[in-house]
Amino acid sequence: MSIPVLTAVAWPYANGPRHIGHVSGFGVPSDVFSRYQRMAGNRVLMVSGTDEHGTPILVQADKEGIGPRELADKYNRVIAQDLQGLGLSYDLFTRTVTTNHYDVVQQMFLALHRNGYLVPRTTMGAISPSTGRTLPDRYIEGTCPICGYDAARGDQCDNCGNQLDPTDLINPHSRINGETPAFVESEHYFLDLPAFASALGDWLATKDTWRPNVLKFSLNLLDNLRPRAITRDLDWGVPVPLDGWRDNPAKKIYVWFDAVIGYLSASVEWARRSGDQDAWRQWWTDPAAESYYFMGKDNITFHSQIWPAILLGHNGAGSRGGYVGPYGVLNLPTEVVSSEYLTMSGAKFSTSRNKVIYVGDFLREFGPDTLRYFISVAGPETQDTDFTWEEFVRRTNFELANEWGNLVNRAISMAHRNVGSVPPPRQLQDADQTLLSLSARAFDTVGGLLARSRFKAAITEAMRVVGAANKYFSEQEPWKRADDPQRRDTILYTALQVVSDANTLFTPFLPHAAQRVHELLGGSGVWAAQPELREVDDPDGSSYPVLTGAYDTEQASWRSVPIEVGRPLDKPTPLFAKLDPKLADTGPEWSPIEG
RNA sequence: GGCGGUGUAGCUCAGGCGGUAGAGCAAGCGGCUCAUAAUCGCUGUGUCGCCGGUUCGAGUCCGGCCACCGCUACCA
Repeated sequence: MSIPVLTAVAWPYANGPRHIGHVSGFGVPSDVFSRYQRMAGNRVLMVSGTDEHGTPILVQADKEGIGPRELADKYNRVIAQDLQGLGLSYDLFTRTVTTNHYDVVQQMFLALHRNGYLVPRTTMGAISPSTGRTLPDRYIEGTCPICGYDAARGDQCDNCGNQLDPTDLINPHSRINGETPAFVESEHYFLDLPAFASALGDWLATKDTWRPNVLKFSLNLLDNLRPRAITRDLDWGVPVPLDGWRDNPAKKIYVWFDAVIGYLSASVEWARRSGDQDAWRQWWTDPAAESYYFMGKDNITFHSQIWPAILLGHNGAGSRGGYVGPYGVLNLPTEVVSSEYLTMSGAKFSTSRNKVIYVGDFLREFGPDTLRYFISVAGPETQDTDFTWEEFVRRTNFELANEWGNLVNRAISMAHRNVGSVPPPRQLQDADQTLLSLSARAFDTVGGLLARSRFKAAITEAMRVVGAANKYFSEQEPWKRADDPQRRDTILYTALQVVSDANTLFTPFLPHAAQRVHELLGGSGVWAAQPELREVDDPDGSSYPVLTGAYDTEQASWRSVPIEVGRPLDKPTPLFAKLDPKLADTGPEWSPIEG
């Protein structure tokens, strides 16, 4: 039974390169999940892109002395390359500055507006006098009127913890350029979230399989729903598609409203590029389709509240009713899969304090699968977890290289030297059958865990097969069977079959290594497909890179495949290089361990 | 302030529905030598943050407290 599975991956923000904490939240988990679903025979559509609007882009662009579009172009490319290097198998990784995205966002805005879920309001807000742009509260700094702390932010004082209004601050000034903000009245559109409270509650009530922390957090949000502004006084963003607003250079749609719509717009773009304009619909309007959204915990609000509200508004399914919008009745998320945070030596990653490990630096030195393994086995799945170089070295050297890499090596090199090919089995003994059935059963165990996004438990279960196989070697001692080649060959056959099974089990986690093991076992062709970076054109005349891939060409499927007796085996080379143990103490030179 | 999370062996962490605590690493001893000096077996340790409650019995449920982390909606 093949079902359509939408893997919706949070959109990395393009104001700089992404660090390994970012990809531990949205990246690796979503790819492991998607690869498993494809192997299990489901039709996967995995989409995302860079999120390129909003104030932080403008701030960074000013800092680098370039325009926002140039900045977005620059980091879109950097991020796309990093994600490709990690082997994240997007069907389409695009961006939010495309003509298509603008169009879909405006269609959604109009559908909600038509149904009465967008209401105009006049608010008092801070702007930068020199640029006319909205100045978010957090960019305003001043003296706290309560405790006198001189670096209080506009929304909260970090010293005394009190919530503030930026107008309360004594001597307020912009953190961006130091100027005094102006407080002016401005008209904005608000998303009428209270109109969706009942529908959101009904929807969440069915979600008893979500991670408990995510569900609880989401349910709590319902108690405090207020209309939320979805436009801004900015000159960078998607234009508001209404008369009197459309051509106003100072009013744009709020970046969060536009970013979450990216899941839909990227699906539409993918369909157009695939040659079938309507192909996206099977993941969005088929009630049997499932959709899984992957992100870090700071994103839960936008995926369990705002995005479902937008979908409901488009469907005319809030308390005001309304018409079904132009895209048809769109599915709400099946599950919001949120990760916690990866910390670095006990503290949050911080670009400003240089406490950061960028994906690009990491990949250049260590390659993708060691990071994928670490995040899968020790990542922040249900609680914050710590990245340390010591732990990374230990996981890589002892678990990946010694246990798994060495198992592959010892099995294949023994078969190579003694037989030169996959030997035929003779009479299987109990020990052989026990091991074979252990690895065969692991497909159900590991697959079940993967389907529920229990990645740590899943890879630990897969690792158990490796442990059992190493133990089998010690007990069966094939190297002592020179006098009984038939028994020796049966042991080697059994070991090779289990190596093949374990490799299949590891494929979603370690796709690059899996391809190599496939070849070491004498296989050819694509075992695990990788994303490719392709330059495409936009109707506006610009071009940009996208990630996409021919994942239907891969051979890996989620079952034990009998190995082919007689297939020639070459002398293997190690699967994983061991890291210098000194790294555990010092870190790499580009991310030294302090003290 | 509000909301959420975390606090379990030296370290990193597992422990749906309550029954006198588990895994890996690190340490010690032994086996094996096919394999990236890889691997296999054996050996310990814990007031399960603190206080109280419910129960025949509580890391596991309830109340309170402490510590740390995150979020708090114009920060994506």
